[in-house]
Amino acid sequence: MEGKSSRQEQALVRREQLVDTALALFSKQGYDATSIKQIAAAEGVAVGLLYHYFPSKSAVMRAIWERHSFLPELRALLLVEHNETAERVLRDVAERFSAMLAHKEALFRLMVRESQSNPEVADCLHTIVEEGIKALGAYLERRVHLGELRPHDTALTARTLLGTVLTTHLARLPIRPWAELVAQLLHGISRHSDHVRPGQD
Amino acid sequence: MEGKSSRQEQALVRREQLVDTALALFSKQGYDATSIKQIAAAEGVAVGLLYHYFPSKSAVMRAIWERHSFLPELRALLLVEHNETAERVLRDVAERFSAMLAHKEALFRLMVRESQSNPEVADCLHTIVEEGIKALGAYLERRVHLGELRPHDTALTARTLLGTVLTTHLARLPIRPWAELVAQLLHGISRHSDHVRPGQD
Amino acid sequence: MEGKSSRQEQALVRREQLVDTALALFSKQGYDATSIKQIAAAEGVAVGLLYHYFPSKSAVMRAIWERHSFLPELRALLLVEHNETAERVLRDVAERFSAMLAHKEALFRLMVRESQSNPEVADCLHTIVEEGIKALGAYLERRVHLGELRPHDTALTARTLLGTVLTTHLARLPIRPWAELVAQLLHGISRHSDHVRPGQD
Amino acid sequence: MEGKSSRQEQALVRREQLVDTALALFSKQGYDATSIKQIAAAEGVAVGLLYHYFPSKSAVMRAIWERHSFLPELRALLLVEHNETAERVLRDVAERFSAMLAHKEALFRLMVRESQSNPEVADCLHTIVEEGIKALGAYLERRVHLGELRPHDTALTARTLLGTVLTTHLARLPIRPWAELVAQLLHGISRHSDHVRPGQD
DNA sequence: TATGAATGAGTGTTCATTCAT
DNA sequence: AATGAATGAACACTCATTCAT
Repeated sequence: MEGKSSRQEQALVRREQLVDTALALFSKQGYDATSIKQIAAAEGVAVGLLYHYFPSKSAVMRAIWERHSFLPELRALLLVEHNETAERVLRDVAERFSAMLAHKEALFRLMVRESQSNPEVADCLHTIVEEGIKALGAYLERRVHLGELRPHDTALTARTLLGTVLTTHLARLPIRPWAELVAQLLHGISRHSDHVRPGQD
Repeated sequence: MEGKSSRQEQALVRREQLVDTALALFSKQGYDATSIKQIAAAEGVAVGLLYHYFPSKSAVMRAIWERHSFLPELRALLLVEHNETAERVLRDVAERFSAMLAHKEALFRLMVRESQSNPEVADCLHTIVEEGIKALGAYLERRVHLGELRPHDTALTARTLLGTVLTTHLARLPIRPWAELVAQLLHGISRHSDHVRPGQD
Repeated sequence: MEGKSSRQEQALVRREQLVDTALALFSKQGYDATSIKQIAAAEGVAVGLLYHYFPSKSAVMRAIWERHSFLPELRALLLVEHNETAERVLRDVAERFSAMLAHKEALFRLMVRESQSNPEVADCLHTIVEEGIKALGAYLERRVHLGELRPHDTALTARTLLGTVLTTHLARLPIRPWAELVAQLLHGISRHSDHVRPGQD
Repeated sequence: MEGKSSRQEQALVRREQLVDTALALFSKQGYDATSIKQIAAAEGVAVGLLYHYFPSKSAVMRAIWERHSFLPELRALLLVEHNETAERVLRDVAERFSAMLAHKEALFRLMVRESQSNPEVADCLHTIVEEGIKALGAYLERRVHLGELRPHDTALTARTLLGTVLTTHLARLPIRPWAELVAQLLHGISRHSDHVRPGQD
């Protein structure tokens, strides 16, 4: 089981350390404002070594996306039990999504930042968002069929839940317990919320 | 008697054109990735002329903020009539906020982008968000006292409305009619939304 | 006697002021490190106006030399009464040369500085020095013929006197009463020195 | 066993060559009028390499001072044998000082030039001059106590000797045998001067 | 694996100079 | 006489990248 020599292991470890160091710097200063020299210095190695592990600066960026992709984590997070109540599922998703954003803050900020100019990153972010909305929307659709929820624009609800959590982290607003958000989404804030809503058929 | 010679006027016009050109480029490529040379070339003037109007590259950025500040527009947008119904006011705010983001997309993207590394911009964005939440929250509070809305976390509702609109624009999702979002927020999506909601007192 | 219109007069005055301002700045910072913009700003006028009075930056430098030439002053200073005693003449020359250096310090420093790289200035300085040595040497030669001084290398004595005063100003050493220097020099070249000096015939 | 790889050695050699090249150019044209590009071209290397060895242009200047300091050489030159006669010591000092100025002409001219605007360099030059005067003055003082010389302003004599040599080099005057200067100075300060000098007590 | 010397195009910025007003 | 908008080459300095060791 020890399959790897310590040389190989060490090399892999170093590569991962370089990726992490680069992520931290890119996230704080931006990709353009971070130099290869800075990354090497932060890691305590010579500039040339970076080019031993990565063919270029943009390859370091790509390695970041590969190593720290949002998608698997997000997918796992959205694999909800369709038999659980909406309240529980929505609260769970909100809290886990929030926790993920907090945990991967550097990556998240880097993505938001670079997606404005890098189309590849923009696509990646777009996919993530759409997939999240689709998965959560599909679950909500099922709860509608089961009669727990009214017929409604489920994609919009998913967008509202995920978007609110995301905006909160992006703007560094205080993180409140997400149960309250879920409650508002489920039951509304109108005093007479039971009657037929106008503008919806 | 109009006080300005055509020479002075022309200079002011050129200054404003430079600011706009810089905004467009900064927004598309980012501040760091945009060179002074590019801005000058896009405007069809020599590099040195930029330094005749602005003492440095960062001063161009500052001129952008001064010329295109979000705040006044946002404040005007939040000066709502407190006697109007919540449905109408929320829909109005959502639509006008959405229109503003569409109209000032370049500036908005630049702010989001640079706020990640420029603390000054981050502060500015933070102020805008908090002010928006506060103003909209105050209105909602009043509707609660008037009995139109249930007692609830009004700041959270404001955050949800504005955050959802913002995320939609940020992620370039299709812009739906915002009335549906307002309806969901007001009345919820639960079939039995009339009874007392658990977890809220 | 009013021969000049006030416009012409004013223009001449402004020209002279510009030359003086330039001299002050060149002397303090050096010719290369001083910009046209700085000179204009120090005078409170627009850059273009400098080019109304002078065709180029180097022309400003030339105007300085023309306006503030050392030579006439130095020549006047060396027009000594050959019948006066050496002690009196040498003391007079030393004190007046020292006073001149103090009075025209800015010009003097500029000359020393620029003579290192500008051959024209170097020539000018060279001429001044040689002329000074020649004139003072001629006077000393006469005092030798009159029997007041021993036969000696009068050019060397002149060089010593002028060089010592010059070095003192250049190095910003304290200015002592120059009589003492003259006394020291004098009694080494006086006929009535104690005995025949070795190494001189 | 010699500790240094040829790579390291070569790097050190290159650094020193760059310093020397910079000294030659600075001395001829002045610090401000010499560009980094010129230095690199004169050495036949790329511009960037200069910044591999020095963090800035001014650091190149500092490296020049460190590598070619006058002080040690001047101090060695002033470590005279107090038992030797004044004639011999003064002649020795004058000749060795003159030789030093000839040998380090580039550095000497650079110092004089830049001391006019760079206070750090001015201080350095001032220290050198004062130290020289003090050391030579102390020696003369001793010869006074031994009765070889009359009581006199020894600092002034030192200033005269060093200043005359210095001025000669600065003004590119012909270098004469310094014995003659010493002879002139000496017989003005010898005890066996013919009579009490007026103006000194 | 790891170094750092070396490159040259690029950056933001300053400059002397011109010229329409 | 006086302004300041406009130019474009030059400046000090940084960068991603290469490669001999």
